[in-house]
Amino acid sequence: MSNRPIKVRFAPSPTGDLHVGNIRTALFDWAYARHTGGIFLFRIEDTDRSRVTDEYIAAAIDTLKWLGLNWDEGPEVGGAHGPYLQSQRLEIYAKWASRFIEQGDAYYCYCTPEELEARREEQKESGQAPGYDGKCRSVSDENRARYTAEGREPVIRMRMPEGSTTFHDVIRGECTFDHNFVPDFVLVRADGSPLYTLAVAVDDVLMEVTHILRGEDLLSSTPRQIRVYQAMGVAPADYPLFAHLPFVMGTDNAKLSKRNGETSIAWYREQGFLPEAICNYLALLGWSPGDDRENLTLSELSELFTIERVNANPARFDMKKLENINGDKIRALTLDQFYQWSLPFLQRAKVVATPITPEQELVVKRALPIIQERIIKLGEIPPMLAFLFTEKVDLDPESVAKYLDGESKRIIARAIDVLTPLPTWDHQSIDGALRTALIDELGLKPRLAFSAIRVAVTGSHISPPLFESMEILGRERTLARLAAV
RNA sequence: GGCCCCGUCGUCUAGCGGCCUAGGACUCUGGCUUCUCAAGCCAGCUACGAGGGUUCGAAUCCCUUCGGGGCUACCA
Repeated sequence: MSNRPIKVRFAPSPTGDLHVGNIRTALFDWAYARHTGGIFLFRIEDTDRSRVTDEYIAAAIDTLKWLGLNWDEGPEVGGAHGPYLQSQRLEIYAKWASRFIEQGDAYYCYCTPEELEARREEQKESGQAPGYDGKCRSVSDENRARYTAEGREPVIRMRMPEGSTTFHDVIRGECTFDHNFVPDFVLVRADGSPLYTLAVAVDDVLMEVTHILRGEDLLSSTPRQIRVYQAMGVAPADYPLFAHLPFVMGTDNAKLSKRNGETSIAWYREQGFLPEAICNYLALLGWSPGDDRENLTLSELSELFTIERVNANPARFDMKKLENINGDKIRALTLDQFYQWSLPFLQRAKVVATPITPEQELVVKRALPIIQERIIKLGEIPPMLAFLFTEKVDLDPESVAKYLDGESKRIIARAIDVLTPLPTWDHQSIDGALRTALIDELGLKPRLAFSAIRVAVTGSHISPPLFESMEILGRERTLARLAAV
């Protein structure tokens, strides 16, 4: 590891929206870099341009920013080792590939995909480990000429020597892979484009990455990466340190994927999860601070995070716990913060205008405190507050059937009587007047009496606190609604 | 199939040989509070996959077994 500064990279291949697993990795990468005072590098692995699109790349950048995982080197911010899109580094990979050829570390392979497939089938049938058989390791000049004449375009393959590769994984300890199960792998496609196997290793070396924290699925590809380091002439002491993170799994016990749960971070954002809640929850998936603390801010996370405390076993994603944490984070917001987060949701739902009017802003700011402790996602705000911004409430049929009967007519009439002449229109006065008139004098059960009024005023038997709601709604509109039922 | 990784309450985890009749959080159940819904508070249910060792003593170390997962591409 010599004495280079710590540099941790997050290098996704955006073949879609970033998902939960990606973000967990990004979070750990970021937290470790911040914890150690090192550098957080963000690189886009787009060597497979048939699957990675510009839109996905832009979305990935946006998502990381939204989460607050700011990077020191990478797209938009630049750095001394750019560019940070692999598709813009093609000459670099080509140069190294040809050097590997010259050194004899790699060789041209003329086998066609069909031939390889056929031989793999044979290997499987005869009980051998499937993998490249080394046919093209040595090709005679006349054969090479013949292949070329046949129009075969070769790939470049790395030669795996006899023996094994051993490396230390910070999370899993010593890992050894026998090269019998690490076949010669392709570095460059027939069309000349590089593969992940080449680009990832070259970039990690060139960009002076010291720590590679990534998904467990890459564990068995590590020997190949180390093989490239060797070919590049990197001293073993300068290899990056590996830490293979356990999976985040879906409820169906398979690696969390598009098929078995909500994986796209975009979805969580639309639902109204706060970035800090997502980060807090994800941090707890595979890591813990060691004490009983669970509610952590992003900066606390970066203070406490160490790789040593990362678990080796996979974690199941639990929406309920995420929601619980999100609710906690929402409750911890200041009114102003809560307002800033709420506004886009209210506007998108057309509950308020865009831009919001001063009158609406006033109402929203008065109403937010009474709903803050009763929502778990920002997306719940618009339906909860809609009754304040409409002239005519939508009465929920179920609520009407349950609470607006013959008895309720009497309750509401009485309410109108005492509310109309009320000297001051605030929730304490409303509360007092109604309680006296309905509970004390009419002898009604509070639950029953107030439910009738609640339905008439808010449209539903489930609502924010009634008297505060009436106060915010205003006397005129409250009385109108009572009179309307 | 082969290679590799993993195995504590339903879920996330604490635990790194005695402090564990296994702690916390979420979920769930019951109760309190109460104008609904929440929030809050209190209580409760529930776990060391199994079998062998090592040891005075094992959730913690070793082996086997079972179970889950990953990789096995001219994807990453």
